[in-house]
Amino acid sequence: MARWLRIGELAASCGVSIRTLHHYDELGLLRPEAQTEGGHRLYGEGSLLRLQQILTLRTLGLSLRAISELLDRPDFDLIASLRIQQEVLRQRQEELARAQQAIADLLQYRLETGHWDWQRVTRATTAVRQGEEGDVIMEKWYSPEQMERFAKVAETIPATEIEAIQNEWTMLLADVRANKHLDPRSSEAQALADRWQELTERTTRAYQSDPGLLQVIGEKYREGAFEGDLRMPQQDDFAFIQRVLDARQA
Amino acid sequence: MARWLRIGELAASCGVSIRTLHHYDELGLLRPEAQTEGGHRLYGEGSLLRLQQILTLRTLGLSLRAISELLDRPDFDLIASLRIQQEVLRQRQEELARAQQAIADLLQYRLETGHWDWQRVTRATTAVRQGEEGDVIMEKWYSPEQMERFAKVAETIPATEIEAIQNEWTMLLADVRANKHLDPRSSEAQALADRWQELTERTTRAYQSDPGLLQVIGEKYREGAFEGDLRMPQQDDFAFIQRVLDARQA
DNA sequence: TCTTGAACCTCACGTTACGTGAGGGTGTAG
DNA sequence: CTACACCCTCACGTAACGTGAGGTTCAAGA
Repeated sequence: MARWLRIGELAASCGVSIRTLHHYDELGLLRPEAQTEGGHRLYGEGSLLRLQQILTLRTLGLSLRAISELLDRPDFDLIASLRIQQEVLRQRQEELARAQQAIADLLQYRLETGHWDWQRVTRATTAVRQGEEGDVIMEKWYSPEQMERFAKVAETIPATEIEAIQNEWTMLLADVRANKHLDPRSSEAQALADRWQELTERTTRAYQSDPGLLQVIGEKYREGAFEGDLRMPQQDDFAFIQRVLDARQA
Repeated sequence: MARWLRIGELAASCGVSIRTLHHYDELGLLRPEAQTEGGHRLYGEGSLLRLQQILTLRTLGLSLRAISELLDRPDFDLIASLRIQQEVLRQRQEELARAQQAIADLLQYRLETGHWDWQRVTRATTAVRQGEEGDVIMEKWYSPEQMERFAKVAETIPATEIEAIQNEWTMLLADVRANKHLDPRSSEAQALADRWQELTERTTRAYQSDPGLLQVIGEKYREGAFEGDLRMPQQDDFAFIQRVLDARQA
């Protein structure tokens, strides 16, 4: 166990002001774990982790009060929270992509026609404002049920299996994308489809402990929520595999 | 020219509160263009466009005062500003991607070793805080020089040419990525390299009116700013083309 | 041991960007 | 001409800190 961190060190290493840490102390959001004789605040490494949570949740739009209540909830699970943060950050990226697309659309119309399309303007305006409400995140992702889901997955599936599956998907997707031009009837294409089906089954098996989670993920796919994230299978990829499987029937 | 918008309509169509519009009126940031006899505010379509700017710049972290000064600057160019916003939104996405990656890293280490790596924790903590400073954006993108650059490009390059070039790049990149496995000496690979060089030259020619802009973009490439954005050429793509060109010498 | 400068402490008021009523006028459909 | 949704102007409240003022503590060096 390393040394104590003084307030200035903690602030510097996390990129916040000392006043901010004072404020969090006042609110009871981040209390120093000890103090010197003279009353200087001393923080341990656990504080660092808690501060990471606070700052991430804050940039996701939660109020300090909401964060405080969340972190002190008895069912709060740090690992689950980190997974949720990954997920919400990914979603935020897609919202930004949509906003950017809306502006591109607006610009293109203007440059082509010479005047503004007011509907496109409102679309661009509302698009950029998406996902700034913290309460939504709170309800959607940090509800006790979701929290439990994510925690349960972490408990019941060995970490090595999750990682292995992720790696397999990465490799398979790379292969698929590099071979989209293949004839669906070719043996290489068929082999890819086989790997796809096996890996799908293995994934399903791993997440079996909570069928609800799989369902949630399935819905998100249908919403197109993962479109644009190249670590995930895309419409394109599905389409290719489908073509290969169809060729199998004929 | 369509009807006037009453304050409630404008608020609803842009997803902000009436109070917010009142506030912007007080600040002189967004003044109604007319009023009824009774003193009700009436907004025209120009207001919609100005509001789009305000809200986008606000989510990018600018203060209302800064936005006000920016929008009233004599050299302010709306088209240029929209282009800049696209660019900054893209950058913001990458920052989020990096933050997400930092959390993934943190999680993976924890799941593998069973304890926390404090350096990874601080990395995750600082990563999520990147790009929340509005002043940086102001200096980096809305400096008079940058503004002029973006405006000049819009003036001197026909919109159709810009769009055509973007389309060409999209198609070329798709082809390159689908054919990375090709032998660099094959005629198909050589053809791709030819298209790459022609398109590079065409792009350079288009942006010729402002060599400074090309230089800025070049620097950003070297910073890796576009890595992860698949609409732009990636390290991978450059590497492939380079291999093909090298094969040409031998 | 004593000094000295950086780092820290506690008030306490200031700021930004609105939220939230209170109390009262306006617009227009029937 | 009335009913009701919509709008007006104060004016105080709030969240999340910023910004000194004035004094104390810490740790390294003489």
